Order: sequence, then structure tokens, then C-alpha cells
Amino acid sequence: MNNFFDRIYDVVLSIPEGRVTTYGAIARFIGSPQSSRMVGWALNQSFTQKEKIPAHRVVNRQGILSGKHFFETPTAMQELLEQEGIVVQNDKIVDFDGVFWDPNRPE
DNA sequence: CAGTTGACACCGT
DNA sequence: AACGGTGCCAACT
Repeated sequence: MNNFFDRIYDVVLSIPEGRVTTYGAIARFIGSPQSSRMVGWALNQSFTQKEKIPAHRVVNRQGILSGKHFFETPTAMQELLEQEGIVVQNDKIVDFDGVFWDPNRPE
């Protein structure tokens, strides 16, 4: 079925609270570093999936909340990240490097 | 069945 | 350093 997406979901769900990851990191984890776009696609479908995907923990390589527009409210993603303890400013994670979590290198 | 899109990333200018 | 254009894989129309 969604073998590809399922793997992406598994990674996203593996993101610890207060941490975030990038599309490139996930794409590389699934074995397709060039398929970063697929990660975004999977997260787009994540809303249709039964499983709850913390898409707010996934940002682009710049640490910018690129998908905030996809949430119910444009501020929902930022609010959620702030709840996790992540500092977000101007739709961008301030200490992105500090909260960045690599699926291939969990600590 | 074929064409276009898509929450990105990387290289070149 | 910043901006623009190209490349990638799979799904959607």
C-alpha cells in the first residue's frame, strides 16, 4: 500500500518531542535523498491517513515552517512547535540546529 | 494512458 | 551572499 509513505510516517512519528527534522533527512533515511519532494507529498497525504502525523515537526532544510499553510490555521504549526518548547520566530525555527533531530542519527 | 503537480534540495550565476 | 533554474520519485487528474 503506502510502503513509501508508511516509512516516512514511521520516521516522523519517531521524532521525539521538542525536536524537528528536515525533508532531506527523511528522504535520505528512506533511501532516496533526491526524493525530498516525496516527503512533502507524504505529509500532505498524512492528513488523509488514519494515523496522526506530527507534520509540524517536519520543516524544510532552512527550518522554515513551509507547511504551516496546510494546517487548519496559519499559526497552528507555530503554536504546536512552541508547545514542544521550540522557539519559532517569523515562521522559522530559531535554534533549528539545536532542535534538529536526524532519523539516521538519533542522538 | 500520458501529463502535470508537489509541505524540497542542490547547483549555477 | 542571495536569487533563479533544474532534478528527483510517486501520486493525482
